Amino acid sequence: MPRKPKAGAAARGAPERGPDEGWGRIYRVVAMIPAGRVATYGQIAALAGLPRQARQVGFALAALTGEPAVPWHRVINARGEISLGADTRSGRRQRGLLESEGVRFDANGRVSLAEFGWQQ
DNA sequence: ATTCTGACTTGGG
DNA sequence: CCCCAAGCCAGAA
Repeated sequence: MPRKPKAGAAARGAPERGPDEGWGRIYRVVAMIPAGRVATYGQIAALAGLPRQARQVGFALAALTGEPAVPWHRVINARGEISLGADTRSGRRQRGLLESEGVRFDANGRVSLAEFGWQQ
């Protein structure tokens, strides 16, 4: 079984991305957010052990393209507002999903983090 | 290999 | 309340 090896391409210092590394870690934390509650990007990053990577959380969620196992709609920005435009399809869907879980939005389109924030 | 782009946060003025 | 700059990572072209 001379396999014509490539000199161990994967044996190099290639960091095997497991479910507990990278974005998998983020998805895991987002999945813990209880229904009817919201968390901020920064909060997710911190809980995932990725301080200062709030931005990365947003990118991670944007990359998942619609995985039902991840309640991405429960993640909003620190201002208590949905980061997707209220005029975008996804934005409206996010708001709709949250409202269906009991989350209330004020006239400003903002959510009270003090009231609906997860673990505050 | 390099460059660009994104669902953000925080601190200061 | 608004605006600006820096810190951060992964994937596509």
